[in-house]
Amino acid sequence: MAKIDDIMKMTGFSRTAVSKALNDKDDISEATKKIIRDAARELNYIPNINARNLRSKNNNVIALIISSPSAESEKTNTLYPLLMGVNKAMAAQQYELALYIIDSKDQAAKSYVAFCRERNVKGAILVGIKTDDDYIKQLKNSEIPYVLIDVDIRGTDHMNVVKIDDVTAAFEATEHLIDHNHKNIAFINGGKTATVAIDRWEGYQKALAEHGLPLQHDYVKIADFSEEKAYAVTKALFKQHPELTAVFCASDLMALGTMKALDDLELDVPRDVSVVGFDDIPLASYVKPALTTINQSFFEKGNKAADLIASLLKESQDKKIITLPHKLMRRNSVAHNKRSA
Amino acid sequence: MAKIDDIMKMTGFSRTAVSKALNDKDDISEATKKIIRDAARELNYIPNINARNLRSKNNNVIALIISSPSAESEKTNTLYPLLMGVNKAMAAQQYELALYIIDSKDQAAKSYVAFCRERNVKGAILVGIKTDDDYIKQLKNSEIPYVLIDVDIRGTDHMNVVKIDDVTAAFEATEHLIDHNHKNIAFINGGKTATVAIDRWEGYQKALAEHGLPLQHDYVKIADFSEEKAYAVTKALFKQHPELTAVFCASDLMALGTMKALDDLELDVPRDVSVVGFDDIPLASYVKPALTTINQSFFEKGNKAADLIASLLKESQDKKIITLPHKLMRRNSVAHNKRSA
DNA sequence: AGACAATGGCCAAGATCGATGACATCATGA
DNA sequence: TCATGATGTCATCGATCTTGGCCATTGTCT
Repeated sequence: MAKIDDIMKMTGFSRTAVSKALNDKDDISEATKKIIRDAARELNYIPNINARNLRSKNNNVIALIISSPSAESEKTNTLYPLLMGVNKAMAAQQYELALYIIDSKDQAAKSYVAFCRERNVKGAILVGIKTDDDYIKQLKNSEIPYVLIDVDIRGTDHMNVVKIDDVTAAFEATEHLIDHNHKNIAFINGGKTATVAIDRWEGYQKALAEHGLPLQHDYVKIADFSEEKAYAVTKALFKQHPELTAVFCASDLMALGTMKALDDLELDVPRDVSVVGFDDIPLASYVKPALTTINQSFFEKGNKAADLIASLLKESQDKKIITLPHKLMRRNSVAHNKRSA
Repeated sequence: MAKIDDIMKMTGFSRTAVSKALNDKDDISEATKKIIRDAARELNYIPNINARNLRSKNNNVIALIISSPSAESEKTNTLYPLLMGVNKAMAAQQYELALYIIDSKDQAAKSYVAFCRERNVKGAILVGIKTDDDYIKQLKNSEIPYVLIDVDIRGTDHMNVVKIDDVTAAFEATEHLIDHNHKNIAFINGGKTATVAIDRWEGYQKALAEHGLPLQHDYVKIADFSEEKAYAVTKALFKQHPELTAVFCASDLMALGTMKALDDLELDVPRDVSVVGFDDIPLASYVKPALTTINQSFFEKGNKAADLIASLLKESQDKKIITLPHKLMRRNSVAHNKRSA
């Protein structure tokens, strides 16, 4: 394991000269740079990142904190493209990635801030956080710049966020159903605390209101983004409210649960009931009928978040909210409602 | 950012005493340990991992090297559970995870060894490597212990590997079709260089041989683990060989492409043609008909690989090959063949 | 034109980052 | 007196940073 002293001995230059030459500083002549570089190559020199980061606090490590990944994430597969997006941006900008996956059940888990501080993390990207999460407090007190994905904490808008316009997306999804003559539209939401859940709930309400449709609280259920719960909720819902002709689910996975429940109830999708999902996970286009849903790119989310944190580190700037595009994917789970109101 | 000197000044003990107390060494009295720990808490002390790792070479960093993830991986979603498996084992054993994703198209990518050496990585887990990969050479020359996932380089059995028994699994898959009276069974493989492809090809041949079925080289195609290519290959195959009644695909994604092609050819699965896949990705159980396939746990693969590398670091031991279980999932894409041979 | 200061390119020496490890030291009790 | 336990001293890991020295070139002034 060659170190800088070895190549210093070999070339006769000082430690400093070697270091500077290898880092391509401009107060070393090209001639000696070449000598030093050649020696380094010959000795198979690789800098020790610990020593470097210890000395120069300019270490370029950015943390990706993934909070409480549910069992569902194996099926939804949103985190993987997100990770790829982050990784690509980081690699392009010479940042190191420190990955920290927090199992919500693990009480002994180190705090986010401890993780970042002990390895001198310069910035962090947080994903999967909830508005009532304990981490929010830690964040505010920490001096580490961070970017949140999909979280936009109401009231405190002094944060960097990458998200889509969930309100509008949910509005469009609901409106899509209304446009197909549906009047009794159920809404199965993921929760109450996740920002995306709050936003989608708002979009649903807006769409109803704008089209003069009454908001029936009985039509709104929570299924914790779980396929199984959505299945159960849907069954109960349609037994009690056979007048329903459409369901908007705040996630594709829940939509799958809903479709399965409808199938078991011998209600045909889309002939009897129309379904719209959210996320456009790979599964959405493969099931039959193919699920109409809101597409968003998790790769882009990760990528943009990494770019944002990188630019934040280069120059301090105002807090920023990046809104990525979404798109309604019209597939085969929505049909025109022929039932009379 | 409190450092050890701050708590040394605060408590009056020496730097060493503080360090030892915080690391719970046994030559510090409990009384002073308590004093020092309290002070540390009060100062919100967090050790600097760079300094620690620089000084004590006992840094517990294990790298997970993901090589050339294809675009397919977003759909197959095998890498994410694998990562979770690795992460869980690492967290349990107090290892740090350094993630290195190599984009095969990126020529400028640092070498695996450089990545590991510069951050003092103690061991590595490699996934997605091919037998003709350049990394193989790097591996042999490196002193860093490593575990390969799904790779078992023929001839050089001096490696640590975590895998399933792909030969037997493919054998069972093929035999499953034979048991359903299929005699003309196509095999769509992923490639020629991936170990899993080689093994599955062997399993297919074995099953035919054992049941006295001739091996028709025309029935065997390569589709690079790609859904689109499998689609194209299947179309060509069945136009040329209408006598085929079954297809064994070396991956689920290819099986999906095959099923789509059969659909376009107006051949019903499983009535006209039976299909068996491999991997049991989430999609497999959602498509219609649900895909009969070989289940394996990628979470377990990652988990066991991490355990193995950890035990390797604790005590040097002989090279080990861990074979994980697999299971044939009988679903709805296979039916009894009624056509006469 | 010659002298002298000022500038700037190139490199060296030594301090330094924050922790740990080897060894010395200093009380004790046996 | 000699282990033994509890702390302190100092060097050390491998790099970067600060400071400053040397030499050659340029500009300015007499």
